[in-house]
Amino acid sequence: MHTLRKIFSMKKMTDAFYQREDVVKISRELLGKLLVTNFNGLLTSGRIVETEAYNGIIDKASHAFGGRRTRRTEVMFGTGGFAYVYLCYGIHHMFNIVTNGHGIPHAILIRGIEPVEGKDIMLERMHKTIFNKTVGKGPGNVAKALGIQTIHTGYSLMSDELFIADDGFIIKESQIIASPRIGVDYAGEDAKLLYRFFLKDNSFVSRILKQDLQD
DNA sequence: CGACCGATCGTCT
DNA sequence: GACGATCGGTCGA
Repeated sequence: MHTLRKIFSMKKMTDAFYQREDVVKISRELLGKLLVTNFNGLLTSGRIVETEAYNGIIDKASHAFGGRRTRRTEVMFGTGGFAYVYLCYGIHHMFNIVTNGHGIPHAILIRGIEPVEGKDIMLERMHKTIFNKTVGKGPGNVAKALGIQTIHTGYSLMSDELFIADDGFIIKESQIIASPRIGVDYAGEDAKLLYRFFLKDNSFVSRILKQDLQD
């Protein structure tokens, strides 16, 4: 089958990639990689253009701050390389990648993808007929376009249904902008940390503030 | 443009 | 019972 052959040829990120300890560094490295889903034979993928790092128990913006452990956040305390998906405002499914080793609840929120494969499928999922810049822009739309839902929390990123791949696309350091994270004002000083990364001049990046573009 | 607002529900207190 | 790591639409300048 054409789809399976395609998936088989893709170079998946390994466990070792996810299980490293520097979540901020991994967030930066994810830019330019392909986020791929293949649910029920529907292949969709997008190039990651915006990420945010959540630095575990010492990060006030993280759901795991203070070692807070609940049924929802439990997956973050497991080994890196799995999906953490939660529902936001009762509507939006937020897709995160768990990183670091067992017991250290690091996570990376994918906030923007530039659609690559299966744009027609994405349009159907978003109930749209015409492709535009909102398909893949913002964390809620990333999950929607790729068909990711809370039921996928705990999925291994080594699977053939949900994974990240390196297709050799090169990102230059000069294309990467670091900024404070979005929507985490409640985190006090931690809201100022430059834990958000995105590609300069990419239209699938959400909420670009003028201050983010300064040096 | 920016500010504001309603939608909608699983999760935790 | 309150609320959120959001989104898209509307309204006024």
